[in-house]
Amino acid sequence: MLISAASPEIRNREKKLNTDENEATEATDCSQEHLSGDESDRLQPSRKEKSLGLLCHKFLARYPDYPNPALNNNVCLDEVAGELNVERRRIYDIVNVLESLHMVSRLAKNRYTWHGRSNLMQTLGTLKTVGDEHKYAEQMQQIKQRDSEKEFDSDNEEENEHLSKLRGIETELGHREMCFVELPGMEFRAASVNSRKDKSLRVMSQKFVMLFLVSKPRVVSLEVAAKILIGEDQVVDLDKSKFKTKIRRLYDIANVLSSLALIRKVHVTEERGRKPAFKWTGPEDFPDVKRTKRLTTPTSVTSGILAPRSSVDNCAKNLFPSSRTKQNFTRHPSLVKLAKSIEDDRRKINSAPSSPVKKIFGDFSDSDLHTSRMAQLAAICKVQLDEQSKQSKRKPKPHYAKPSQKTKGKAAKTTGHVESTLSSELGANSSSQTDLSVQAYSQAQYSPIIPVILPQNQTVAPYAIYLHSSSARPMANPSSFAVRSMTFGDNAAGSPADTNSEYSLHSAPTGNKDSISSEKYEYDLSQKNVSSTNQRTTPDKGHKRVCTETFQENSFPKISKTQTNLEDTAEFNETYQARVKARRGLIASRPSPRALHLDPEFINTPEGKENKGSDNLGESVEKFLENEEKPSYSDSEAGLTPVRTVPMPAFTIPARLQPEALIPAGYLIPISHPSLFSCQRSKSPERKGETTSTPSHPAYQSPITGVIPVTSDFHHVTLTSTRSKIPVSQSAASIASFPLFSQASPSFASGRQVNGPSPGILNFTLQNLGLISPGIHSSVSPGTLTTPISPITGHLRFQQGGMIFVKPMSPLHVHNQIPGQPMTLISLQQPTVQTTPKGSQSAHNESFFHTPVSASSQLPAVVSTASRTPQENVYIPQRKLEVSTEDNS
DNA sequence: CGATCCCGCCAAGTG
DNA sequence: CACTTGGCGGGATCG
Repeated sequence: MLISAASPEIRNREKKLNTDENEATEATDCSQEHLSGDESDRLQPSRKEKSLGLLCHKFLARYPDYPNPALNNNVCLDEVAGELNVERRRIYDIVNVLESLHMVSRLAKNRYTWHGRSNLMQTLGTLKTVGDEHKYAEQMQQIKQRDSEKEFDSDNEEENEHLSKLRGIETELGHREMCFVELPGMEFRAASVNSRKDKSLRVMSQKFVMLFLVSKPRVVSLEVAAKILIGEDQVVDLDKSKFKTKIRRLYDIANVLSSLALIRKVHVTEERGRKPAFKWTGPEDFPDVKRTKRLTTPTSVTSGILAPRSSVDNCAKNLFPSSRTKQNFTRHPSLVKLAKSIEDDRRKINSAPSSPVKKIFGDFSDSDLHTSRMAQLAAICKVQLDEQSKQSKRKPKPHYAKPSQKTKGKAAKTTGHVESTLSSELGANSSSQTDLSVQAYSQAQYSPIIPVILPQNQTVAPYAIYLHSSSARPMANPSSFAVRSMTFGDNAAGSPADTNSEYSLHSAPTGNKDSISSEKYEYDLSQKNVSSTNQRTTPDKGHKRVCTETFQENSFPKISKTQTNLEDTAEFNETYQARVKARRGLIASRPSPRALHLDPEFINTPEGKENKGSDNLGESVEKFLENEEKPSYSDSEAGLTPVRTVPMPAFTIPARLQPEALIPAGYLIPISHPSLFSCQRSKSPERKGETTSTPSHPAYQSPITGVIPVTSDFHHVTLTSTRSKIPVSQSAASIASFPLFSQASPSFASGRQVNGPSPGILNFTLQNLGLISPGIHSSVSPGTLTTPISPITGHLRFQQGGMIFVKPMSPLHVHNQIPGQPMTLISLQQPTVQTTPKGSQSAHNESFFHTPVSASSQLPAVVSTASRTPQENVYIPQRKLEVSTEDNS
């Protein structure tokens, strides 16, 4: 249905994908849609069929979003190019962008390692931080202003001046140009293999993403982006040609990002006219690096020992090249040697057929470590649950109380989702979280809930290995680190922007409206997008939904928040999946130190925050989830999610965790997960999988069902109503789907509970995806869903493109675990699904809320509502930009 | 016609 | 030197 609605383009794409892609085994499910399309056309490969976006989709379809780290996720460029029938050059375009997001890392010459979205959250968090440091937000503003002001006059020069000024600012700050931002764990490749060259595409891509993360209305016009990017590179020449080229590249990047569902094309209408722009549709709740850092860093740094570094710090390492200051991460000459040696090491490692890392990782991963980790998580969860129950569901808000925790805000947004997730997972019992929690508690080990975690994160750990003793020398200049940390800390604490935003989010519903009015950007109401956005607005009563469409350029954080929520919602699906996966992984395989709480950060955290015990736990959990599994959607979870909720009273955390180590060489090598090793040993027999696996099935069932990814395009579906009215939670569909796995489940149970993903989860995932694996036919067929949602239900939502991609999900565990059954998990990407987050529903959380919200039609209504809001202030928009989705055409 | 952006030349890097 | 990367911009397509 949806497809039909979709533009022909989309249809074609779908067809293409289905036909072309081998992996798309599942395509069958989607086939329904195909009908509309004619395959005959294929002959003439229209330009679109060769588009980078499509190619990227194909590429992505080949790999799971959350690969099992234990497996070898090697990507051979030649193979890929061959299989996809494209020139190598094109693959590079894709890989470079993916690499910038740390979705892949280069191993050696023709080889890359696939990480999928495992590190995505972390990467985004880091990029955000870096973006803040570079004051991209301001730069963007300035450019916009300038443009508006001087449009008429001499543009170029003005712009140049502006840029130069901006740069000056940056310079003052001490950092300027930044190089490729690395993540802990993935650092090596950049330096060694690619020597210094990392240039444009990769860096440009990161910067581009940063712009989104930094801007309030998460909309970035190509023009602005190009200007900023150019500005940084070369001050002066704003050549036309250069600009043009930059734009070309941005399109390339945008196509890839779009395929990742992180971005979506829209149009921003200003006075002058419509400008192409892109709107962020990715996660909003990525972990805030700064915070983490702050907590841990100081101490560690001081100590001089490799202190655990926040991912942020680590990431930052390469950021500021050098233009001048060597401070911070810049490489000092003295360090160069070290760096070299490190690189050499890396090379060796890379070159080696089997990188030690992997092996190590693999070894550990499957074994006990995970278990222990899981146990820890469980404990944490329990604690949280307890607290929650105590405090009762009233509200998560308490979290916010703490200013320091930035995450909260995010969490808050997300929370709804999380909760819903949990509830769903929990199962039918959704009735009360408390109950669940209690149960869990009583069981001591865990309730089924936990199962959801996926293994992926482990990847990170392995990397840690890289630090060789040799490489891991004492930091040459601790001072530099210290400085760095300080900086971050300041930012974290002081950055008004962040704070404000957070606050705004929580506190001020009122503000939203204002912001809206003020917003320069407006979505076209006509556009469905807008509507979708609006709808998504948080269910919370407290906050009214503001019209999302209007974006403000800067000033109003609240707005952003609102949007964020909405957007988040959209992303929700992805996130959701990711979480699920992540959880599964945790439970199953990955022992993350943090989970164990070994991680110093965690430890610290609780102490510092003690006050809020529960909250702390939540945070820790969140962090744990986030950090470990990059995709942290968890944020919200703070207490909400049952999973987390289940707190374990006293979990002792082994002290062993090791913090990440920094390498002086100019590269910080974060050893974020080193603890793993140590932790491994600690296997906590306690919870082993049994718990996990079995009981809960029922619980699992539901989860997502309710959530149906709706394509942004199709917003019209009225989810809103759904969410409130319909208890989606247990939509029939979900149930139906459930059975599929149930079969499998036994095996899981018997096998290592740990590793095996719970069937429920799987179902859940599938459902989310809207696809059921081929092998397993999903009961989930659209028809099944009786709920009003049905339209959506079709849920095969495809992203904008309307394409459905089936991906193999981390097969590892599954395969391994259940030999008898060759199961392949397939995940579909649902880029843009929008769901309504409902933190408010907390009461019901258990039930489910994932309602996808979308409804273009509703928009208008929503908008009006927003406007009405009492609080609203009327702003006179200085500028108005309308953002419209192009899709609608 | 402007927005997109594919194609592939060819230089820089690497082994 | 051959091969891998990937900057870059002409110019074809799309809308």
